[in-house]
Amino acid sequence: MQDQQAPHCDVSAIHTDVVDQVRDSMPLEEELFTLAELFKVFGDTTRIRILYALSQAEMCVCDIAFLLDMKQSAISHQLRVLKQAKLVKFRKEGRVVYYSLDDDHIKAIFDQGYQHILEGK
Amino acid sequence: MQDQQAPHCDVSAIHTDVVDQVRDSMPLEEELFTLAELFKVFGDTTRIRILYALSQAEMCVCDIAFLLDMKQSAISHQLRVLKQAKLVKFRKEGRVVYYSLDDDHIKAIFDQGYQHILEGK
DNA sequence: TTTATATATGAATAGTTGTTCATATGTTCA
DNA sequence: TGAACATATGAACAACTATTCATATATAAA
Repeated sequence: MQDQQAPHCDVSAIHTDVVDQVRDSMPLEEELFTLAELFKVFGDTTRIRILYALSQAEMCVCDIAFLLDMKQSAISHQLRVLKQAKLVKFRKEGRVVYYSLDDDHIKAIFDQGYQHILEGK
Repeated sequence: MQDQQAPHCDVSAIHTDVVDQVRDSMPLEEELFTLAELFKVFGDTTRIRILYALSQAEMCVCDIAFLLDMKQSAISHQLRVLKQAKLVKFRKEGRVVYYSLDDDHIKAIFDQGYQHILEGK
């Protein structure tokens, strides 16, 4: 496919030892992909606001839409993303659906990032 | 702009008390925006792999490109994003630029997410 | 100074994503 | 049963993003 020892940057590394060492410690490709997907879900203003809200109280779709001053359908679409990522769970009571965080770890991830923000970085 | 007490979901909340309580505890809009921006940077496979690599060793652009089997320009572009987010710092040695994580907290954020992944969620 | 090379960057492009609108689904109440 | 309503969802669209290619910049070596 390509040369192994060509002198150009695009083809071979400068510090082979460092590259080899890091390569050996790399998590599985699939794990890093999943991890990126997880952070991607946190990486949207609407979803992070929903996650914070649900960390404070169980809420129905309608309440979330009102709180964030957004359309109900927009909230529903984002709740679906959060549901697929297993970040939220829900229970139905009549026609009202109540959402909450799936587990405590989700708040921990939020807090870890929030702490970083507060440090003024 | 709109009614305050209309019976429709899109216009008013169902549980006013819960909404009010959550609203009072909400972080500043700007903080949540910045937090989402932070997670967004973590939310890309290329960037998360770069961040992990740099958590293991200081590396130059060329080495990172080789390690991840990607074009040098793609790595440079992503390093710029990481630089702007203040997640990485760099030092120049001749024409070689060595990148490393800006502080330990960045690895902590990575780990918090990684732990969540490993728990099979 | 010329050549080689490590990195940075602008433009172009393809792929992705978030919101809205319209509407469907399912539940409650009259 | 029919009307009201909470939620879900598909299609459309605008905005954003990651990569590539071409090229610029800067440093080092010849």
